[in-house]
Amino acid sequence: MAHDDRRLRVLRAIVQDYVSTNDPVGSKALAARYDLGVSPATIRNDMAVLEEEGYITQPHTSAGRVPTDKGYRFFVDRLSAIKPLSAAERKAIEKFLDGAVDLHDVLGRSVRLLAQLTRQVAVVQYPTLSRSAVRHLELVPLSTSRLLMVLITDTGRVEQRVVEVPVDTEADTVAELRTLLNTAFTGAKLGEASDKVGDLVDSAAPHLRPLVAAVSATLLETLVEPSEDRLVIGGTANLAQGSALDFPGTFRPLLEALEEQVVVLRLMAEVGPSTVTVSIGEENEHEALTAASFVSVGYGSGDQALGGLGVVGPTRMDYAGNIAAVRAVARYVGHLLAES
Amino acid sequence: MAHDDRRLRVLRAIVQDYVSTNDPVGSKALAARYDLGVSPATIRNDMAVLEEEGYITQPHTSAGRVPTDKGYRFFVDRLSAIKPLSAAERKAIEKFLDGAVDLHDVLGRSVRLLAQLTRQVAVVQYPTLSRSAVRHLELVPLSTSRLLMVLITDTGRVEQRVVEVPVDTEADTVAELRTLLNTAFTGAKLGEASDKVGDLVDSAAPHLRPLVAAVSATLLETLVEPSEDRLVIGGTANLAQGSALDFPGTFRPLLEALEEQVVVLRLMAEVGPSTVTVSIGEENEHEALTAASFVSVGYGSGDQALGGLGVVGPTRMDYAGNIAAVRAVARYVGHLLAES
DNA sequence: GCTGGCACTCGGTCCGCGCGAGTGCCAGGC
DNA sequence: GCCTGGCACTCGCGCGGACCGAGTGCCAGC
Repeated sequence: MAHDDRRLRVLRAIVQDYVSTNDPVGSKALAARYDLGVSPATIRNDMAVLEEEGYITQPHTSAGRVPTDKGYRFFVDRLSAIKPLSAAERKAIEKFLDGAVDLHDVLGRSVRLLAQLTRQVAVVQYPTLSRSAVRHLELVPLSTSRLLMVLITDTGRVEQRVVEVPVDTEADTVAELRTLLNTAFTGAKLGEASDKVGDLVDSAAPHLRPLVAAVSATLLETLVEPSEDRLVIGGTANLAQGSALDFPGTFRPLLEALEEQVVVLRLMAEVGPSTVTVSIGEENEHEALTAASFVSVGYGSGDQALGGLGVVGPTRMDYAGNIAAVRAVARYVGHLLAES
Repeated sequence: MAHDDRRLRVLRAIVQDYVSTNDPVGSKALAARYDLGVSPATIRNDMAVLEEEGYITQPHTSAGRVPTDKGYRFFVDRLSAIKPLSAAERKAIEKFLDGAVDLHDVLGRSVRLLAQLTRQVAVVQYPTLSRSAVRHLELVPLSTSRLLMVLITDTGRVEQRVVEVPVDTEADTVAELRTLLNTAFTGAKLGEASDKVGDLVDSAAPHLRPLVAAVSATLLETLVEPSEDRLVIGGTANLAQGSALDFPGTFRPLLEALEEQVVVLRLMAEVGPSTVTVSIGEENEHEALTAASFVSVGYGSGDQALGGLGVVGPTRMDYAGNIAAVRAVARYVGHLLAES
């Protein structure tokens, strides 16, 4: 019906207006600013229906309407066209990310870029170790009974661990061990490394066995440790602006949750590449995020995302713009990682 | 004179009271809470003098007094005994930092620990590259014309760079190169590496020269890049509590300055090991920090600090406690790095 | 089914006032 | 000479009431 169609347009207008002005929006302002073709009175009727259906709400009796989480959800689901970034923005992305010198640098720049583009808090996850492949495994003797194991992945991550080896070890043995391990692991996905370990130990020369076992054990530990997934956060200053209005009380819990990382990592765990996920307000399980929205996407060229990135902000955010920015940055990061 | 002595005690009491209550402190409260042995009227006279000398000020006519930056400075300079941490706190530090698995982990834990102990924003600097020594230099061929150089330092930092080599290179040559570079650089301070490069190139076998030059150049670049010094920040949530009173307007600029890192790094550049530096309010050059104080110290066992760490908070902070915490954590971090 | 009109609601803001904490000063006492 | 108690004064803060205006819901008319 033309009826329903107009109501959708009203909802959309309410969201847009509220997002840009941060004031509850009334029927009159709506009629004036958006070309809805009907009078304020009609809009009021539509708004009454929208409110009954739970898409909008009034902060108090004599105020305008504000979208609910459900309203934002509806709005986001009907976002027909993602507005593409402007040429200037594309240029900015390129300029910002080119010249990055290593993984740390790429992700650091990405997070700053994303924070700047969206004016929200940006989060970028390091490529998940278990989905990365071994590029090289280096062993540096620290003493006769301790080795430094350095793992270098094809995504550019470098992890180091000290391995206590059960027997005294000489330089030649270390070299043998290094060759053996690299032959076995180079090119292999870390997620599948555990399968190889058993055979590798069995087939190794006897004098190497305990060493292979020790190093392999450390390698596998690395994959389950909390440091497996790391996070870079930036633009937290963006929380401290209009936010007194956006977040109830202070935004302290939100900052705490972000620093905690676990919460965000859990959200990230679900993202797939190329499909942007939007999680709105109460949809977030963690309490500190119930007033926030999270826009995220995976990056990486394959079918499985290497990691995720996204932005966190008030539910009252520019979803279209943020989705576009997040997607663009993810694509670019994916390219950069594939190159190196 | 007994006169001056009492005034000092009055100032000290004002600082302590204001720090703990966050209310301008009046003569009566002072007389009641601190055993100064004189009546409020006398204290009023002392306060008038202290105000004239610029150590304290009144927010408005009929309010109590608040310490000025100068007052805090005086207070800090006369901090006779740094109160040692409680046994429980020492235990907590140990428990928190032990079990750290690599440098990233050590610093991440330190920053969380420091933020928790002081309830301020904590910053920890990665060990400066140029003051670290080479533990190992690894080269991984990416293609015949590109090498991945991985630098591992004795402080646990790992840096990686892609080196474009001028000539096609085979595995044997890379091995030769690796041996050569490690023989030359292992154990050397990176700050002194540039001295060695010239000789090294000259003395190398002809077919290795361009390679040595290329890798060395990249190595030296690593030392001047902005990534030379890195920073971990934590506890920003601590800004968002009583802080509406502590920072004029919002603390947005402060958060921005912290994320910018440069400002903090400049402050850190001056710290020496074992001497805690306190920078109060207007003493900080950067505008965003003029309402904040910065307590910092270098860590590292030698005479030159490997890096710095500290806390940032409102000028109204517990200087004695924060100095103690910062010092204790720095000492512990120093030990941990020396061990590995 | 849309529109203009109208009465009503209610949060935000402004104003005026009283309270009380805190001060400076002064005269008197150890 | 320095400390003390007393006293008059100042001024920010909090409270309550009144006003204002944006916005609503409803209704009669087109």
